[in-house]
Amino acid sequence: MDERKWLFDLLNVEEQQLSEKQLNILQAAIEMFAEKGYAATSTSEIAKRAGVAEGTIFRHYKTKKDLLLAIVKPTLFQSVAPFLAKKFVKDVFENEYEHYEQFVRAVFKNRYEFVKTYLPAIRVLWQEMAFHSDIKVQFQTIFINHVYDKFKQIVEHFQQKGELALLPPETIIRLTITTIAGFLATRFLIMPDYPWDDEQEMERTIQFLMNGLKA
Amino acid sequence: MDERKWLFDLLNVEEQQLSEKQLNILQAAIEMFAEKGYAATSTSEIAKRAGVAEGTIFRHYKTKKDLLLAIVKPTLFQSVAPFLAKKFVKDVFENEYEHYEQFVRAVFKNRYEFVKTYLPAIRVLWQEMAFHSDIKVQFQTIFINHVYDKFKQIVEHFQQKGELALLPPETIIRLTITTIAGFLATRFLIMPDYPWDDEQEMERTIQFLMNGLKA
Amino acid sequence: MDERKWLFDLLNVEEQQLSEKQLNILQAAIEMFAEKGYAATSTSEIAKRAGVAEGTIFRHYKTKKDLLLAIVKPTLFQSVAPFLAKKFVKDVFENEYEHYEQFVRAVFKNRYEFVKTYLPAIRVLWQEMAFHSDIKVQFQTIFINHVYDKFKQIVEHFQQKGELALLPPETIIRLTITTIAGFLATRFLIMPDYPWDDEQEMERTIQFLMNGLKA
Amino acid sequence: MDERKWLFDLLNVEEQQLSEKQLNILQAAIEMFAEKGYAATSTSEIAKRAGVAEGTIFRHYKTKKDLLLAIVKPTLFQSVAPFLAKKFVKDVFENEYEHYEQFVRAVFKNRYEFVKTYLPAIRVLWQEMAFHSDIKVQFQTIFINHVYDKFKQIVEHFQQKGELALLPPETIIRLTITTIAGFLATRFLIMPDYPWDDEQEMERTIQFLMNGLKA
DNA sequence: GATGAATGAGGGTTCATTCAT
DNA sequence: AATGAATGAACCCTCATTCAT
Repeated sequence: MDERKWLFDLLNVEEQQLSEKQLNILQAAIEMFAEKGYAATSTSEIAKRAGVAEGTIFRHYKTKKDLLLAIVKPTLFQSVAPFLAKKFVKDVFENEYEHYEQFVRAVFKNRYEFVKTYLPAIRVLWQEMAFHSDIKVQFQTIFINHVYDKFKQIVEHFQQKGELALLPPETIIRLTITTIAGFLATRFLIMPDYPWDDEQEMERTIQFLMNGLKA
Repeated sequence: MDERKWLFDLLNVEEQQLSEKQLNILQAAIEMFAEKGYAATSTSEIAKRAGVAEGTIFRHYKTKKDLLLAIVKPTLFQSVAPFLAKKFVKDVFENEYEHYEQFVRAVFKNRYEFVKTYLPAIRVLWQEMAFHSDIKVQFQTIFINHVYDKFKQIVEHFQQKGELALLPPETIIRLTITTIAGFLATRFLIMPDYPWDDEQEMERTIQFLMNGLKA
Repeated sequence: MDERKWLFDLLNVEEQQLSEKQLNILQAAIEMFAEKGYAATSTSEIAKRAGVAEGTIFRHYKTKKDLLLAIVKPTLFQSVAPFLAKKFVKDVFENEYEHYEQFVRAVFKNRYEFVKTYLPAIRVLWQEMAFHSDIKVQFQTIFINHVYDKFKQIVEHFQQKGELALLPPETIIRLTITTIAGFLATRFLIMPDYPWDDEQEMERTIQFLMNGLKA
Repeated sequence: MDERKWLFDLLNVEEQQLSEKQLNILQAAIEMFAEKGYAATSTSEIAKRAGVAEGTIFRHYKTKKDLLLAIVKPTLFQSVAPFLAKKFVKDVFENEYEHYEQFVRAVFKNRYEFVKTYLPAIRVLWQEMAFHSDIKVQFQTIFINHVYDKFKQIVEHFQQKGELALLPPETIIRLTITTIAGFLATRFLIMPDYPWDDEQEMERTIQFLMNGLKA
């Protein structure tokens, strides 16, 4: 139960009123979807791994797709969570972060922990986004509405302070995100078995990013 | 037929002796695997789109998995093609590329064309790599044997010339690749509909990379 | 509740001690069995329409089949009710009905009201009789024991009075019943939407029947 | 094969190009649908009785409902076949049938043979018509377009000749059909085990009908 | 008495693969 | 070489029924 804290957090269990069996189902589904993919995982396998009858899955999730969405939606939400906090931008402007680097550090560290904690669910989200256009659309909508605009304000703020190169904000956002995501993808998906020194490699990545973007 | 030049190139048709029907099958499979994923695509759908009988697929490819590999292997091969040329490193050392930037420019442009040309096949490779460990292993093997070593020599060469920061070569390689790949992924997979000015954005990306990595 | 008088009558509620929920269940079951058939109706649908929990049905009726029988048996019983009254034959002989026509009129009118009132339950009975041999056997048993014998006495009575053709009583019974049932089936099942003038059409049907059967 | 002549006729095999396996499937389906009803019959049972794999059914009939329609449509067609012949009405008017009785005799005999031959398929049609409104609609459409109008002409023809009572033609049609159908239903569905003398009972039925309808 | 979560057998249907033609 | 009918295992999902609450 304790080891399942991540699941509780991801799904916001207190609000959602999830039964033990439902948690078993979700955990089993996340693991198997991450490993084999949604389409290649059968509901009977999920039931077996979750220790419930196959019918039980369908009592809680009308269809297999619903089960996928029950995983993907909270993950999508958590993926952009830092940007959803109301005071997020205000924090930046009111000198919570004096420099873009501090902001980047905070985001990087936060997303590093996020990926480390929820890796399987994140794999499911990214893998299935390629195949289910409804998920892709949701992701894009959320990104544009809740992340992009705020990120842009922040970038322009630091450009005015003369800290960042006068590239189009879109470009700076893209380079920032792909640099961070590039590390996380390499670290957790592509070469998880490499003997990483996370602290140091993140430090180098940040240095690279700041040098690359400086005015 | 003319429009299928990319398929010919990808598969190296002259060597392989592929019949018209085989090409139809491969093209249909690439398109459908890219869109819906391998597991969610049925052989009968492929047959229908290729305009052949269901049995014909299995005359050429013993199993559905074999058909996937017939797509994935050449794509994997082409993915690292520039590094497979024997004289590749020699070219760098013998002043084909006087600066790391020139090398990066060449690689970037080349891979940009590659992705643009073979996008569906590349999507299949990357999507399915997550689900088929045999493909992932092959990819890693080829990368380590044919790309990483040569890349490392090149990086060290330019570090000795004082052009590049004295970071571990692995880190420089990673940052170089994820910066290029980050652009290509954003450009072709995540936001293909955004009104990109490719030339300019690639230029900015290179400037960013070189600033980030300079000594 | 008032509108449900028919259900009360059909089921003989006073004797049976049926709770509100049981009545809801029976009504829902009758309606759905009539519309979609017993086999195509699920107990969960019945529960939903009846406004009770799925388990509640099985507290009152051990199996789905038992629920069907709880509908079919009273309907079967009411179907032949007039003939079950002890003094039924005596009424005929003691000049309650001076002519066969009067008897037929009484039966016709009575069965017309019966079908009109209990149509859904009657549909269930007839539709399911085709699939459940136990129901069919019960019907035949009741018909032979309680209807056929009495009907025969009556027919022979009027044959002796010279009112009816000297056909075998079975034949007269059959023609009488199929003529009446033919009207009711056309009227209520096959063409319920036709603009019927019931009075007139029943009058014509009786004239036809009496002409056809007269000595 | 020889014993299956009825199936060939019903389905118009020569035109339809039905394989041996398809015939097995259709025969098995007709028998089981007639006995247990469409909804209560599983495709696996049909496959077993037909001696084919379950998948084979779905190769020929996309859904179970399609299989039902493949049975119901030809049966519906054959049900009204006599009335579909182009020269049918002409035959009546040009003294093929001098009296309504001759016409009735011809129809009766013809339909008697029809029911006797195709009984199971007819049971399927009538039983399922109650549950599938699409089938009911088709039946009504065909009846109105191809049977009712012609029947009405014939009835009016004999009314003008003074042979038939001056009832509304609809009523005469209804009484004619329910009298014939009443016999056939009693004979083949309700009491098939009774020791019928078909010739004689049909003769009595016709006498009854003609007496009932005469002017 | 009433509930509704849980069950697992069985439902209709799809699938990759085989093989006679 | 190519076909497409045939297969039966496996798919997702529904069902009647049970039972702890």
